[in-house]
Amino acid sequence: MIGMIDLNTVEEEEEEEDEEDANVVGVGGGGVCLELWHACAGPLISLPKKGSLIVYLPQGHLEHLAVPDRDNIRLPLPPHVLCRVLHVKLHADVGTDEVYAQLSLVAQDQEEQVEEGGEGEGGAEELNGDSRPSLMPHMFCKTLTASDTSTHGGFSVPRRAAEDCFPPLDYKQQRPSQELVAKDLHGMEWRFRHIYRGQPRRHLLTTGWSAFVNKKKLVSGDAVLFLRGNNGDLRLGIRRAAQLKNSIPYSAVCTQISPGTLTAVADAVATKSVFHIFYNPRASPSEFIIPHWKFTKSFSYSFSVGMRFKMRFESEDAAERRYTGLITGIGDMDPVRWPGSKWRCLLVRWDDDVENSRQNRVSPWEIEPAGSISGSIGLSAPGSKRTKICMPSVNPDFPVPNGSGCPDLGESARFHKVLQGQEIIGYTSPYDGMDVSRSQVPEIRNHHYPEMRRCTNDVNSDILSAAGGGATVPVGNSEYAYKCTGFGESFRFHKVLQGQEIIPGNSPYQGAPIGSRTENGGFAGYFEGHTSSAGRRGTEPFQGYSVLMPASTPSAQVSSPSSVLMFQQTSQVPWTSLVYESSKRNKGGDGSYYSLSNLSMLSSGQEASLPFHPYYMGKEHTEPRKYAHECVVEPGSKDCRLFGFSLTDRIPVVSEVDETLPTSPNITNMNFETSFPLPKAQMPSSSMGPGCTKVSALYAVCATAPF
Amino acid sequence: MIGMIDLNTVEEEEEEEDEEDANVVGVGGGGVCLELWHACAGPLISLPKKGSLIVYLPQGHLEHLAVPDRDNIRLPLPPHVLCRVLHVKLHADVGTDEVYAQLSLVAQDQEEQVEEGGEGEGGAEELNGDSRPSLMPHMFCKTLTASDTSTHGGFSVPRRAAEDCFPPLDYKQQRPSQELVAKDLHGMEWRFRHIYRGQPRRHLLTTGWSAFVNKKKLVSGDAVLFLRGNNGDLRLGIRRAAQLKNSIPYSAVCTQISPGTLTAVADAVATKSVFHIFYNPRASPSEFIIPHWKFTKSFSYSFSVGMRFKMRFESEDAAERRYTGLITGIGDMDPVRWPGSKWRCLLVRWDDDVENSRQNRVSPWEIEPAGSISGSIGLSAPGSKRTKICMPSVNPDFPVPNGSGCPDLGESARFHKVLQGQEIIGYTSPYDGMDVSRSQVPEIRNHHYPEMRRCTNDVNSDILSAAGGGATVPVGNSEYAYKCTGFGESFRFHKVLQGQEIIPGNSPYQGAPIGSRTENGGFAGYFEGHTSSAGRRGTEPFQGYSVLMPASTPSAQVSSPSSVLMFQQTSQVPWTSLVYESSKRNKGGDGSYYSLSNLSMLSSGQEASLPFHPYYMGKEHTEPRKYAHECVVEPGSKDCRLFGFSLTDRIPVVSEVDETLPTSPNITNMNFETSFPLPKAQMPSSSMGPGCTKVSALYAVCATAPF
DNA sequence: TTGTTGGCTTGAGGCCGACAA
DNA sequence: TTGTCGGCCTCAAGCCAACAA
Repeated sequence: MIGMIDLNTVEEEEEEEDEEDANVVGVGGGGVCLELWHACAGPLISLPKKGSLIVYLPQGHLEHLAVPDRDNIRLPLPPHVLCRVLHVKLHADVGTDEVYAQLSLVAQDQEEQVEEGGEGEGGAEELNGDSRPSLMPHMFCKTLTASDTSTHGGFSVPRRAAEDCFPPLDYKQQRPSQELVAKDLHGMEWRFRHIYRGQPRRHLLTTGWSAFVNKKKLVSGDAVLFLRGNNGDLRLGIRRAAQLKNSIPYSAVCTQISPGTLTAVADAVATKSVFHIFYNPRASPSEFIIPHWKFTKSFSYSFSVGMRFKMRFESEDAAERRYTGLITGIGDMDPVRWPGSKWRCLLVRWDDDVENSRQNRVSPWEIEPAGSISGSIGLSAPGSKRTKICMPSVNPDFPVPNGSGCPDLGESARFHKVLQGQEIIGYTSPYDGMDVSRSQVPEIRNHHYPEMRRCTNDVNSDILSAAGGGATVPVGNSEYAYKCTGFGESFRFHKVLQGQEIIPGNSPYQGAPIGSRTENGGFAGYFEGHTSSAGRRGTEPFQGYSVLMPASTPSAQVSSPSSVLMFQQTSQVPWTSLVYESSKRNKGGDGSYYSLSNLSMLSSGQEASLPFHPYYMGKEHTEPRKYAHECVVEPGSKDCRLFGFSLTDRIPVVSEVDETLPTSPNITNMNFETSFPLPKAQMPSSSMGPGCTKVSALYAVCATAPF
Repeated sequence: MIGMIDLNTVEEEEEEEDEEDANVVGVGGGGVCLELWHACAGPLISLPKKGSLIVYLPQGHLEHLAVPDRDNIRLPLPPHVLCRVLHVKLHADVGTDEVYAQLSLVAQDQEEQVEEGGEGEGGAEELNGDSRPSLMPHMFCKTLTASDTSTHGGFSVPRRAAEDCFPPLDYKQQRPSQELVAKDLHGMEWRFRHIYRGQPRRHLLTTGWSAFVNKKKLVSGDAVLFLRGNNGDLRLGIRRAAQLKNSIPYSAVCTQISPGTLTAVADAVATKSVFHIFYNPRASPSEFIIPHWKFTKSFSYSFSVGMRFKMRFESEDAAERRYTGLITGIGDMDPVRWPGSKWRCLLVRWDDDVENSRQNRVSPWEIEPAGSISGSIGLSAPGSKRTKICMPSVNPDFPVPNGSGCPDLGESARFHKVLQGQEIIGYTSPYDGMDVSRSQVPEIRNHHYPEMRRCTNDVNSDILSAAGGGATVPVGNSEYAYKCTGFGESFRFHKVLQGQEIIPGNSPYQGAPIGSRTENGGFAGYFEGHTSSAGRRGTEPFQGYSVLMPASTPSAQVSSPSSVLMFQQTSQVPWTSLVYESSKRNKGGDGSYYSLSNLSMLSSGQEASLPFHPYYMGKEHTEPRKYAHECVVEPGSKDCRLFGFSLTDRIPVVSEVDETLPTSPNITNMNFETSFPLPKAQMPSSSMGPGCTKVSALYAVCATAPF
């Protein structure tokens, strides 16, 4: 877990008009679909954001590399290298489909950073804070069963998944079937016969499926995910249960065949030129690139021997655990080659490390003092009364210091993993005028940034102040404020226990209106409450948002072993909120807040008749939302509010800077219409727009109180 | 075509006792069999020798790399970097079996080089002149037919190939069959059912074959090669007709994903530290690493505008052609980034470049003045009366300046390609006491260098003086003398038109003596002349050499489309001769020659009844051997002489330094018994022994006069 | 609702000699 | 000598509903 938020340059190649810099060409060629990349990377994966500041630790990098005589390599590099992320390229291994990324970094002078980062930093970060819109209407992820992977048969498609993601079948036929065409990460097309048959009826992929399984070398336990773009295109990705053996993915190759990599890095750092780091988020346990704020924040703790700490951990099943331990020593790990390095400078003893499986050295930024505010929340410590507000991210890299009101969000990220089954990520329906980007900011779309939005001060402060009282970052407290910037997240699938996800939405297919599938007698009424909600939406003041507040009907099914859950509560769309204080040197000088948020919204198209309360919601959670979630909805509110900001109000526009912008300094002169003063921070010559950032969409996850 | 000779560190993993440094672990792990590597690389492939001096041209390397913004990269590197080859590692792509190599280089000061190279250089080179013994008893290479690759059937094994390489079958049975186990480059075992059936009978591989074809993704036109080690182990390799699409081999990856490579190189050059270059000899057309002698030699020509030149060329079918052209300009190709670079500094116009397919810029070392001695020989210019002597290599990197008597040998390398069919590489039979290494130098075998040999002054000068009068390198002419060193070749398969090769030898299998296979009435007498030859051998004075001089019976079959030829004339084993002058500062100070030679010998086990004269041997070639061949045999001589050196004499011993020697300076103190004074050259701290070198074996190719 | 299983069909895989180049 | 073909056999692939969880 590297815990960063991801926003990237990669565009869907077929859908993007302006492609100059947009497409990331994988090693094998062919653009990698951003959304698919993230879907495949999984909910835990994040990347540093383009333009953000990170600290690069060559010592950690070296540990990560499979260099021949690693332990004898001495590099003319400091242990901590402050860098700016110039570019993030997404790749997918041609052989294994494993996703990985290439980071282009350039070293920054610490002084520069202080100047720029101290004040301009926040601005620059925000300017770059682009969470990709990534309207991800329909997607599901299913872990393959033995039957799915056997040569004996095809792929059993969960009913809801088929209905959400696949074009509707003509159920009047005896055996409705159609051909599906889905593209994988490399743009390769796979064709499947989709048939609806059997007694009881079920959706199956038959012809073509085994070819896919064979070619991709899928085994039981791997997961496939289907993803339908807004234009109806099907995408197809895989998430392997484990790294494929006998096949060295490129990302691994990157770490193996370049013994000169670090030498090149040293040179590049010395000359302030660009260097490249390959990063396999799924495979790499070592966190040798960390957000700068995180690095500096770790200094705010005064770790001492004997101090107790806690640390989030990723277990093998990708579930997160939190471990505690005792600091038993502090000192350089390698005083000869890396004197003064903070890399794993803390010697620790774990409280419960029976198997001795964990490292006995950690880096300061990996841990927190055990006394830190953000106590365990969610399942592990459900008793906390603190209102959970957001750095609305799945990501644990947004810790907030004591009392700042910004909780650590690691918990929220994996919160839903306690559920068995796939995630369902509700979100707005593309019809009903939900597409805010198209309906509200036409002038910006001319810049090829169809989902670009603006934030206003008012709106942001509104959001912040309403976030349960804890979200307010004090004016002028730039230290913490900008910590929440720099790493963004375009969208994020929340992994539940079995790693299954469904992002439902209203089906755009005309032939199969949601809630009207009564064939076989099993579907009537399923969407009753929902359709009414959807029906309301058009007339309600929820411009651009579809809000579904299902009835809170607990159900035993929540704990069912089914690998796909159908409950609203598991629906979530990750989102990003960038809260920062404008630079004090900002000409605006008002020190007000800007917030860029992806607000997760519930999907329409959900069965309102299904139970609603999530498994993990004990009654102690039904009120001020102690569990971390993507957003905070005012309990009892009649409409879904985020941080108290009514979704019925006009949505603030967050400008989106597309990565397709040419990498030239004059981009900072681009004038997007904004309703708040832009910080005039110095921009590195990368493609970042001023005061604008991408957001995936404005989502709101309303998982609790009915209204 | 990089044209170097290859001798390497890699050992057969199962057969080598001392493995410490020996095994080259491919990226995917597992040692790569040296012999198999070379067999797969094909006859045209060569590599710089460990310990030798090369000139590295980063400009050319950059051209070769698929680096993002290659044309904007500026490197703090001189255009020509003198380097010593510290190590050569052989690799094979896990996915494609493509062979490639990793060179470990360290920059050398030019002054150092002058000092060391001027005198010690030659010595050091020789010391390191190790052509791997690589007794390659039985091997064949067959281009796959449509039938071979169809799912319908198995693999049709050429009869001779099966008899040479596979254990004999019990032909008394109705359908003799057995299971063959062969290991590929990665050590993976493949099992095949080998059956002898059909009417007429033929050898087939059935069960297991299609699995191999599928796994290796073989198609018609690719070639497979089987290779039987002396211990009877079967090895199995492939040579693809073209690079496998959709699959980026590591070597290509190496050139693609390491944009920092050259930066690392620059750093390493500056700090005199080791850097690594990946080199795919089959794929790389650019010659950015060239032998130092070749580089310096190019300065001996004074190229000028208007000058005519000739250049060897590799066409797509791997056949060599020689083109001529006119120098139309001289100047830096990139005066901004690479001022003074010799890389492609000559602007040329080709005489016959209709398709404009060739570069209009060449590097000086790629061409020769058209007036140079070594005129076109072989088919293209058969009229030359000059006696072809050797730098006995297949390799074109051993040109010899005008009048030195050392002809260019490129022609000889590809000479046999005019034949359609597989090569047959005759060589000594392991019985009949042919194994010189075992019979003659037991004291050296104690050092784990079973085939180590020594050369004496006498022998070498003998060889040289007898080489048709042109091979003698003047004493003291170190400039040219040491040019012939530094690049060695362990063994080399000569590609004929279809790239097929057979290296026959007497079968060691007891059950199936050659010449006695009369089953089905089709075999009796086939080996008549041959068995007698073989029978003679044991009593003849050819100690350690099996020499077969078949009758010179021209045959129409030579031009048959059969993909496997059975003629002695195509039999050749490449060999290496290292001729150098000992340093003038040598304490021995005698300025005498040392020569390390692999002498190709004809195989026994050939059908003497088959026609003998190769297709390309017109009568104008039947006498003083104008066509280049691996060696020169005195015409009409009763025994096979190389350069007039009688093979019946005691063979000089060339010390072999195994690569398994630890890379420590004190290796220079190892005292091998030698019969000539060792030059006390300074040795770089690489694993080279003094005055010793590896030789593959002592081969003699006697392709002409019967005796 | 969906995972697994047995029944059934189909066609690719694969072994064979015939035939011919 | 060996490439290709037709004949023939076998078995895995793959489609289906039944059944059960």
